[in-house]
Amino acid sequence: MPKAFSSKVAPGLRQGSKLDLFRFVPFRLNRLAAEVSSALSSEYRERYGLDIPEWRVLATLGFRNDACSAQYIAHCTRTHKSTISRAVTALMARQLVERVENEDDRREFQLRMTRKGQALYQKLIPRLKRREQEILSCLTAQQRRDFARALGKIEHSLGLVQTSKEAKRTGAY
Amino acid sequence: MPKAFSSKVAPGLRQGSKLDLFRFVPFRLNRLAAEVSSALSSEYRERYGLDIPEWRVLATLGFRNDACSAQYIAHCTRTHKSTISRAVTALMARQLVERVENEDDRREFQLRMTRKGQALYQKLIPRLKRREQEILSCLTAQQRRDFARALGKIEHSLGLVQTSKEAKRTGAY
DNA sequence: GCTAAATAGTCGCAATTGCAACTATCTAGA
DNA sequence: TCTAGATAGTTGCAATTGCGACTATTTAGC
Repeated sequence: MPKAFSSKVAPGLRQGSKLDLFRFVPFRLNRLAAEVSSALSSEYRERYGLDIPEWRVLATLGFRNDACSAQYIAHCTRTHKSTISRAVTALMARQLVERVENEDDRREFQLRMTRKGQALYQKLIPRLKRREQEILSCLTAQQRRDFARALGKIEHSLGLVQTSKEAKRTGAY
Repeated sequence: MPKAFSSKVAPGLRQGSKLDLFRFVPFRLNRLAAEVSSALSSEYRERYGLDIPEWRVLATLGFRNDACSAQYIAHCTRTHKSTISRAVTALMARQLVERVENEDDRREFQLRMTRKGQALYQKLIPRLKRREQEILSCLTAQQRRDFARALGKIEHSLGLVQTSKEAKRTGAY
């Protein structure tokens, strides 16, 4: 008789000495994040040739109305600055993003989307939102709110949500 | 004036044409999974020199009472078989896992933990459970149940939860 | 029984990405 | 002003891991 992957508590050992991977939240989050990423990648990768870091750069620039530095994007998306650097290089090569020197601080560049980048962004956003809603459609509106709230609490307790004050301290604005 | 990372709806554009990365569930799941993994890795990586695939192999063997094949572990943890193969090789080199040929099917091996592997597993489990509880301690008991239930619903709708019947079909038992 | 397709496991290759060193620049303090 | 330390961004290197080809073996259909 085949055993199911997710079974009841295995017999023969006292509670606490075993761990059911399928009920272990860190494992579930990893697996779920990988699956959701994979489900969305068809939108930005296959259709527009973007990878995740590139999409994060566009998403950050698109949501803000003004230009910002690569470092800002690295901080607020929690992506390593070298990864963002490579993404920006690729986006500039495709003329989706442009950058101008900052007169006040010549170490950094101000990044902004080109018209071409904005056009791509405008076509991509509705598709991604639709996909997200499809994924969450198994939850009721109330469950979705609760889920988002729980995510927010965990993010907050892990220090993932940076406050305005924090942003100022780290210079990430 | 510094802008917070997570701000209100940006003005000047109609709703739907923008996307706030910080409210976008796929991004949040990715970021949270990475952070939680990183928080747990100190337990199994720094303390015991295990990486995630190796930990998944031990977790699967430890939860079941009987031996199983590498392919079973690959299927049920949704990890590529080559990744599991490398993890098993490393675990055998450290004598944490052993394998025996299957008389009935000489393509596959039966994997089981050694005494040394079981001892490591028994020391590791309580630490990981404690870490998980710390991470979830920002939620009430009810919120934790709701969160787990929501995860389950999403997993189910994405086909991540394999039933006993499915396990039989894929031979993953 | 023979052949084709399927499956378990291994391994080389390549893509991704974090780390750390590096350059250029800015800031603070003596 | 000069120097030490901090910061923005780039790049080489290495670790991780998915993909696909490969071998060995099993199963199914003829």
